[in-house]
Amino acid sequence: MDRCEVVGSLLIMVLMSADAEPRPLRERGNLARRSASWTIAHATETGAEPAGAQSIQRALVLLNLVAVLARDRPGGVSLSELTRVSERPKASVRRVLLALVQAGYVEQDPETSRYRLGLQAAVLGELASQGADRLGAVSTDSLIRLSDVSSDTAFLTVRHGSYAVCARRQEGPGPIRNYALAVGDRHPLGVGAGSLALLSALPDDEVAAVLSATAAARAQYPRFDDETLHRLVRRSRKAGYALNDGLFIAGSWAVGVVVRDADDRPVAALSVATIAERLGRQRREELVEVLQREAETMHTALTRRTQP
Amino acid sequence: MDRCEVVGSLLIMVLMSADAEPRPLRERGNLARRSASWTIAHATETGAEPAGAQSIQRALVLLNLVAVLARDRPGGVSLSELTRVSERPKASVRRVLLALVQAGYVEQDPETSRYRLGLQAAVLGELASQGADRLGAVSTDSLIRLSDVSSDTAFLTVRHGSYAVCARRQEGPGPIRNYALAVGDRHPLGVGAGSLALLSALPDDEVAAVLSATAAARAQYPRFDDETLHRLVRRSRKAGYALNDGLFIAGSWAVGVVVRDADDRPVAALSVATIAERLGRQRREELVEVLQREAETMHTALTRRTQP
DNA sequence: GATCTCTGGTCCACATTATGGACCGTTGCG
DNA sequence: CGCAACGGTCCATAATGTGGACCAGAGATC
Repeated sequence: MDRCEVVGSLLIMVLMSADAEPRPLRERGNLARRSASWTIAHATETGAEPAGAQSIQRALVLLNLVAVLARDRPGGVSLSELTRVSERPKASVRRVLLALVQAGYVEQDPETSRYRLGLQAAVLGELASQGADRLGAVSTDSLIRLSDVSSDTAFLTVRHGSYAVCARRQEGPGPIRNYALAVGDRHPLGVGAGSLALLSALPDDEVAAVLSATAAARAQYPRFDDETLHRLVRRSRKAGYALNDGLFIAGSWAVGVVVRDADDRPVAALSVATIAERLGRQRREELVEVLQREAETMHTALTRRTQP
Repeated sequence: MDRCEVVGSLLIMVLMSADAEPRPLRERGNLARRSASWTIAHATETGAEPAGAQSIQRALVLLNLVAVLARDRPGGVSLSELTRVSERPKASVRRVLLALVQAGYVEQDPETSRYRLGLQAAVLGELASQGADRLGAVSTDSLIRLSDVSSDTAFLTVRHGSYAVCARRQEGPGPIRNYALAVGDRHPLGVGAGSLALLSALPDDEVAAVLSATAAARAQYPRFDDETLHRLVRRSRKAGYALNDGLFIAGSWAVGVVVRDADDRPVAALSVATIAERLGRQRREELVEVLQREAETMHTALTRRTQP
């Protein structure tokens, strides 16, 4: 019933919650345990415009929920869990799920009657990362090489407004796994290595704008106050790479560098995460060198693709 | 205004159209030119149950449309084109698009104001192909190897009801490109190499069931009558692989083999497509050998993953 | 420069649409 | 045998999405 314990990673999903107000997180014993309902509450910076398509919003939120929850439960998510987590009546959840199933975005295991992402979701993702200058196609090889040479976990982080989203993740061959960041997780810019690399690449005025935009959301990240972030940005700019030295989760370190698109705008970041012990000065510099090489590879790939 | 000509591939998308009746395709000059509106009309075998979530259905259809159309237009799709193709009032389309944009599944180019798939779509796909025994993760390496050694285009096709959907596609390094099949395209089982491999792997009664289920839809595929398909199935079973010798698009040939999951059920197919000249008996057999090896690799990967 | 037409985008009275509390049948537990 | 939790369904209510009409701007064409 509950090996579902989120392994110590904070699930923070790119969800625009139906309700806007960032509900005051009620700690529940274990500090690392935050229910996915909190995840939902984590609204976007777009101040919840009450556009005229709320059922669609709700449907997509539910789709995201299925995605995130099924990530940690190989068997799929149960209806009751979805209703609990989404905090909506069961009938509504089921109705929406039916629609998603019918469209192929979600599939329901005929035996266990649990829900998980369907074929159409995979197809959509394939199409999303395929087109032209999309990062997906360009990043694959780099991520594989990075995780290979480092034996650690490599990430592709992209910017989304004032936030950074983990878009891809590649496990290395080594035995050490890092569960601090999973695909879909979202944090304010500056929180995490890739995220910090992105923030540091912005001009000063944008940094300030981002910091004020995420000020409220950063209540959840007590270690990342404005001053700390400013300091981190300065350090990253000076060093040419971003270092996450365990501020987010103690002992979980990472280094990241920014990736620029054809117009030299920072659009993504490559990072490698591991445990503190494996990021001594020496190894760190080796890793940064590889990271920068791969970032450059991606940059030229992006440039080449958008030329013609 | 119209370099948008679909390059000669038939777009057939996995869409459950809002309206059910498979509208009588009006040929319009060029025989290979079928407007995407036809694409939509191509309803699923699920006979359009009028479930209580029509706005969601419509939204997802529109999302699919953005995906398919943006595939051929690197810049994105214009609002007017979406309204034309979806055959709904502009206001409605726009309202839904706004919702999709707000949710991050679609993004709008601030300069050209065209729409294309957004970040969330990529994240969703990543999560969809990531989990446990998902084919996405397992197929990547095989597809890359296949396209590498063949210098042609490699495909992963999965079964969806009585249809086959192209789930992934990997271009080879060679100069020859095959546009007969793109990610998201859907054809009745039996039409195409991978699709035929899947069909041939089914027991006789299921083959019969599939054929009768797709009988109506196959009106669009005049070359693939029941008798022909039965013959093709027999040939494929005897040979151990499926051969598409240009029946679908003249000169476009392909070979495919089936991939079985942990329970030995046929769930997908690997195939390589190229031009007729590059599929002589000799080369064909070499390719089949490689295909079978990769299918076996995927099978063991799928088995291993679902054991614990 | 007046006109025509093609964009993308917005408005709002209307009725089609989604909503969710109550309910049912099963399963598993003490 | 109850009790609780599960997946799933029903249907009166009102909230929700709908889409024809409209506006402004950008090229063409004369």
